[in-house]
Amino acid sequence: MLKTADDETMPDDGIDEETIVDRIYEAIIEQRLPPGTKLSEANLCKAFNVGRMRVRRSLLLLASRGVVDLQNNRGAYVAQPTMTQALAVFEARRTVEPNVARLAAKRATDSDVKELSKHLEMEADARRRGDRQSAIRLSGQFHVMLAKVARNEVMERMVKELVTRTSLIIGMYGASGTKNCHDDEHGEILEALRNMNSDIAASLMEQHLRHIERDVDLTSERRRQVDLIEILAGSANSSR
Amino acid sequence: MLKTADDETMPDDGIDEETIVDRIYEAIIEQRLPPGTKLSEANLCKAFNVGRMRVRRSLLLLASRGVVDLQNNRGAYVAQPTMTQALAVFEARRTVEPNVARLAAKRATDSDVKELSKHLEMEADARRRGDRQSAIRLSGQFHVMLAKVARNEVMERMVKELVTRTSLIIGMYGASGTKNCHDDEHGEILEALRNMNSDIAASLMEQHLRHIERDVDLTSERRRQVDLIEILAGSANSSR
DNA sequence: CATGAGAGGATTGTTAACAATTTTTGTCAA
DNA sequence: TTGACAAAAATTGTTAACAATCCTCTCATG
Repeated sequence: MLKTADDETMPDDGIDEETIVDRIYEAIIEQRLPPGTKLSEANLCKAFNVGRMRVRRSLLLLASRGVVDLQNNRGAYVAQPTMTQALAVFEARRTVEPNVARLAAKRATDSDVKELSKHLEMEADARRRGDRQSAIRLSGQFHVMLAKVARNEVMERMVKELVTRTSLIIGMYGASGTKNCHDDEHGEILEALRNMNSDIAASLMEQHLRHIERDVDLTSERRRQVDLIEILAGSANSSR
Repeated sequence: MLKTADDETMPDDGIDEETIVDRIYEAIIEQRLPPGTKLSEANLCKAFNVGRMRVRRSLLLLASRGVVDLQNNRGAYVAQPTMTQALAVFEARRTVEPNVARLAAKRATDSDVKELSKHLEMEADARRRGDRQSAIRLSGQFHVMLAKVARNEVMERMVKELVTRTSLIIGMYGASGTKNCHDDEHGEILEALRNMNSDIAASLMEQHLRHIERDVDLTSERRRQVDLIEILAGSANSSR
């Protein structure tokens, strides 16, 4: 009988607002919150068992990172990146992350390499199990971990934001499951870190990002304005 | 007698919160708000003639960009970057901005070049006039304008944040006025844009950033905890 | 049958009061 | 004079009520 709430207020109470942001980040990365999803304050309050103020602050933070679209008097929605924004995100990744990989190769300790290696195993395992959500999340997390190994908090936050937005882009444009893999490429990058070969690490990262970008079919504009079309098609003759 | 408030409630009312953020950004860049300055809610409310909520949201946004330090129950302070954070900011700039310059060189239109050119004139003029604050602000703005010319909003926001934080760093560690100049370097970069020479633009930008970095003496830890020392020294025998 | 007006409900934005914490001020004793 | 302690003031954090806006459903009308 330790710490269990007597009657109620148990689900998970008193959550820090940074936790809220991270949870929503994760949900978006795992594509459990597809682009365009409405994030109503009331729902989030119930979900996290938190006052409206915390939710509001969290939404503002998410909006400031371009992950949530905050519309006036209309509420918060998971962002739907335009083609232009998608190109900008990829371009930024190609700018930032190769150098992140280079720095990581220069600064990785043995324990860093070990941790990354363990992470890659988890990643491969999730893929083997067919756990697509974990696979996506872990795959994105690898990039963030590299930034952490690079020992640069500024760039770490950049990468975190960029990875999340990439998930949104894949959710909107990507043929999704086809080849989100490329996990062997993560392995190659890690190998470069092991050998402290920073130039190789950088160029491998650049190739990796180009492959991710290629898998996303930005030219085809299908699947735009998901909400209207899909919702109408889904509930066409279910007028009850 | 134009525009003088009759009684009160006139200064400049009903300000958008994005404006608040930008104004504080500017004040920090111009070093009118030195690192460590307390930003109390009441003061900001009066300054911008705005409700507490707007101020709170603005402070949260500034904190999320690392420009303001939000302490629990103790209020908001202009951030005081540590040496580690300063190194991270410069490293990030060296990562991002050379490529920004490269892309700008590829994408600059004639009107872009014209606008940048006009901007450089203003910059030189401010320096000639000895208007140090404007000079600092315009100098930082040049980097942001390059990102705009590069047509990438993601990187534009990154640069904006990095420029502002650099101002904080210079305010804390820099020998300040010595050689904040380097405006000829801005001119050289613009010249590279004119010639569409993207590689040159990138390498010039990298050199430029290294020069800025060199002017900041991060090794000497002097001038930490500014508030106490300076205030006491300034009002030593003015106890009345 | 389609269309538009309007009432009602739901959701968001804002304000103001209250609670909690910190900082300052004042007092007293060593 | 200095230090500690306590009360008061000021500042921040939170909650709740209110205002404003948007959405939906109904109903009347062409």
